[in-house]
Amino acid sequence: MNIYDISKKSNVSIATVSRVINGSQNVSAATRKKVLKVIEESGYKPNAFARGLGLDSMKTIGILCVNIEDYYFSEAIYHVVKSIHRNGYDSILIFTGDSLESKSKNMESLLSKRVDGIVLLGSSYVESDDKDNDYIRNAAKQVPIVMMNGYVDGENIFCCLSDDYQAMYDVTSALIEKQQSNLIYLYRNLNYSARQKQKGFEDALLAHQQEVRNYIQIPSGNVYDVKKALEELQAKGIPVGAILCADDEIAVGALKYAVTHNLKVPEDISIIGYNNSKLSICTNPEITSIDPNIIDLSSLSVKMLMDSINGDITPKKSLISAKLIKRGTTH
Amino acid sequence: MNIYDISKKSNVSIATVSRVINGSQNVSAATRKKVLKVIEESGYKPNAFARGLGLDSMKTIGILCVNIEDYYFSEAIYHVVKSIHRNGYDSILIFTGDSLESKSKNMESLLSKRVDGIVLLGSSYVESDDKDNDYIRNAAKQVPIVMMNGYVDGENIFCCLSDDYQAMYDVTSALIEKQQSNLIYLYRNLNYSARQKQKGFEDALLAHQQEVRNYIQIPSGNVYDVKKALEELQAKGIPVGAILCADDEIAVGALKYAVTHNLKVPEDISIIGYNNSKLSICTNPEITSIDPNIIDLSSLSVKMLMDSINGDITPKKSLISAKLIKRGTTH
DNA sequence: CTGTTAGCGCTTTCAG
DNA sequence: CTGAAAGCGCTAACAG
Repeated sequence: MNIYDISKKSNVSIATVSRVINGSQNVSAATRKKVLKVIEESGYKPNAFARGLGLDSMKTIGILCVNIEDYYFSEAIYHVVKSIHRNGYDSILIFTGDSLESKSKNMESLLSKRVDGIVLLGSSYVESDDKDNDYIRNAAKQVPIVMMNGYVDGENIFCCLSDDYQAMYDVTSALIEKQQSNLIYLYRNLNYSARQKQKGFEDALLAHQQEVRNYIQIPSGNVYDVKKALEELQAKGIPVGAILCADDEIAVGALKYAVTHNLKVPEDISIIGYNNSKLSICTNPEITSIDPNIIDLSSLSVKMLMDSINGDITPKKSLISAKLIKRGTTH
Repeated sequence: MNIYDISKKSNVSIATVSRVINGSQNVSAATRKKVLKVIEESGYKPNAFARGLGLDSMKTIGILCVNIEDYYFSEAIYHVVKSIHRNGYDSILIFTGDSLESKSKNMESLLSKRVDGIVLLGSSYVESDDKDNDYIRNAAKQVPIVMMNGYVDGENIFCCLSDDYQAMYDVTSALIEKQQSNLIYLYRNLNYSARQKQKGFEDALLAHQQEVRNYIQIPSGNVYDVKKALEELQAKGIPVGAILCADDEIAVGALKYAVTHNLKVPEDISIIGYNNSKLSICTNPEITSIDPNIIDLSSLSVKMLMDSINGDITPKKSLISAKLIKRGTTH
């Protein structure tokens, strides 16, 4: 069942059928009605591939995401996909893992599927050696790319970021100004976002003449590994007054450590998570967390991509500010 | 840059280029090498639309998911998408929301994009009035459909389910046999899965001559709403000895209730979650939860779809058994 | 307002 | 082993 069948059954040319399908104004009401009736009765659906071939677009956006280690990504995917759909596009989702080779290969794959744009979801798409980001710059020669929570400079690359640096700077400063000392920063990996957070933390310490030290990486991000890492710190006799975490799961681990060792929270020790995910309200006390405003971030990212696709002017970089949600693990 | 360009540059016909691209055996080693070299040098990528038009397939699977209210869905999406990718297909992901109209419309949309198969992710794709499932049966006339954690009878529909009934029956029975009484079941909505759980719960009570009552629905599934619901129960003087929950978030709410009211867990009250998500290890004590084995469920679902696409024999229905993960909220 | 026709880029017979 | 040519179903420019 194709456009020729419809054209025969309704005694008009395929061009007219095509016009009806695409809602063109240049069709008389009578003809339109007649054709529509035939289409309806025969249950005809246009072939998307043929249309795609002609228009060189199937109205599809590719989304690359490393994984969903952190629930943050799940939520981001949800909002991004919904937002794309609202714009009349579909989403092809691919999980690439963290290897550069896989990222690059899957980018190619999206390109060969002729997507109309690409979303790089999460900070892990910024390689620390900027040369390694060339695969992004090359891809951007074909379609616009928006990096959600990452920044790479290049033509046709648009970046939408949560202002992690500022959020972390502010929170750290506030803590210090409340006479909190012995702050430490816990992170999972040093992707772009985590580096921004660390820098905010560090700069705040420097600005308040505090010693800068004690970043601890917990690669798994696992609750028990976090606990273990803190116990090792304790064993070394290193005092800990406040723990700032790169995500909520780490914060949960920190709290588990505190509770296990009968430390009073927040009296003996303060804990601050990041992402304001559901995890932060599961614990007792509930965890103070920084909300990166993921819905806005997602919507804006997609908006930037759409603007670029539609040829509207689009900023190279947008920042969304994060805000602190105070709960039981801080004063 | 298309197949004609390559054909010219390498002095062969487009047919030969096509053969090289598709790894056909009917090409001499020398010709293959020559063509491959040109392709390499020119960075040529076949046009997926044109190929799709000819083959009537772009090797794409559509995934419909209601939302990610429960993190369970996030994980399912992750594993399903990865598994599809491993099979050489791409995934188009759409969030439909819970309305029948939207589900049906988006199903149409997938069909018109000529996907090779469809995954219906989650129990919410089973409408309680079976006539409402006709849109699934109709779609299945075009492409195979696999329902992950749902069951609808129909040609070309394959169902892959977690054995929620049995898991709940077993857990409830074990509880009763340990002299636990006053069991209640908390759920978010009565989708297929939640109904199976409820039935397992109910049958176990009946089998042990216990009174069947106290199902409570908390539509939001929200931690605080769960707590409130339990407080209302308490106010009514209804005793609660054990709480079985349809998901972990509800269990977290139940635990929050217990902790707030200084009930000893598990001495005064037992709590069992469902899904064995990260949420279950955030709390103190950590939550005993039923693990639906989501990785296996995802892989098997995709395998069934692939088998069906490839014309291999495929069972109409497969069950994956769940297992109890004991933690601190039960004896 | 409507019809004719030339692509879009690839796969796949069919000949040779 | 290789090439010529006929589609696949649709859009859009052009002619009327």
